[in-house]
Amino acid sequence: MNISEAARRSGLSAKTIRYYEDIDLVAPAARGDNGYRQYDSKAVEELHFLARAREVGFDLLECRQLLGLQRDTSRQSRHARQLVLEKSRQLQTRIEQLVAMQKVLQAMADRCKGDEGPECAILEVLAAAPEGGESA
Amino acid sequence: MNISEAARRSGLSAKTIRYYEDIDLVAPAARGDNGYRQYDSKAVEELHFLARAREVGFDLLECRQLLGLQRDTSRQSRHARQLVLEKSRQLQTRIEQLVAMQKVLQAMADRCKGDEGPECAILEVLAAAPEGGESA
DNA sequence: GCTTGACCTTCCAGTGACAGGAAGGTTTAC
DNA sequence: GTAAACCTTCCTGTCACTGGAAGGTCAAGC
Repeated sequence: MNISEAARRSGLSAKTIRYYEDIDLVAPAARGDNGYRQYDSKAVEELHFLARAREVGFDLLECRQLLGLQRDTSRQSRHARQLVLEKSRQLQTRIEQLVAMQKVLQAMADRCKGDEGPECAILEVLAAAPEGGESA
Repeated sequence: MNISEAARRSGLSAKTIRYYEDIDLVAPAARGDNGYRQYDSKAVEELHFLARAREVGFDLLECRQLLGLQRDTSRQSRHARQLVLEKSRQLQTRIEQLVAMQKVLQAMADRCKGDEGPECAILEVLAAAPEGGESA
């Protein structure tokens, strides 16, 4: 099949598939007589594997490692598990950051009247001097 | 004061301050006889305002709008409130995505033995065919 | 006066993971 | 014959910076 069909089946865009080939994340696709890339179901499976890994938050370097494990029949499952647990921790940290940010935003919105006047608690909070006031 | 002191007080890096000047987010700093940028407390306040806005998740375009409101004494606080509420919604969406991703990761880790063997539920999940199985 | 080190300047390149688009070749359908 | 829908490569742009090179300036110590 051509690249657009491989894209449809794998869940990646054709652009992304070419990019992954470019950076040697996947092996170069076979080519037809016309120079078009040709994909078989095995190639599509790898692409789909990558799409899934990206969806749950792995970056391309990690995807490379996961794909290496997937290809390696003598792998050790603890290596995959380590990657997953580390990524989970990273997501947890990021989630906590975003929640904290959102709390600040909510607090600002709650205090702001949001009317036609210029007085605005949001801008006041953003403009507030750093805590630990110096006196000069 | 010079740029490194302004950086220290505002919470931005000197690099970032120059960058903000470069993209016209802040007005060009005054220059001393030696060509060094000079900052007064008013300039530092604006930089600090930007640092705060970035911390709670606004991108530079939004920072530009917020700074515009901050400078405009005839502003309407509802404009600031709209920006905050929209950003809050965006963060909420992002948080939900990350939580969903993390759930998948946790489920994978829970099912994987994580030992010396090759059998690995994580890789199985990532490699699983798209749902809605075709039969060819 | 000289050196050392900490500043400062500008400018260019790189990051991650692609997306958009130009310029051109191929295939398919009518 | 031609239009459209593919495909190819190559270049640029995104976002918000960071790192580094090459070079000018300043303050302190000897």
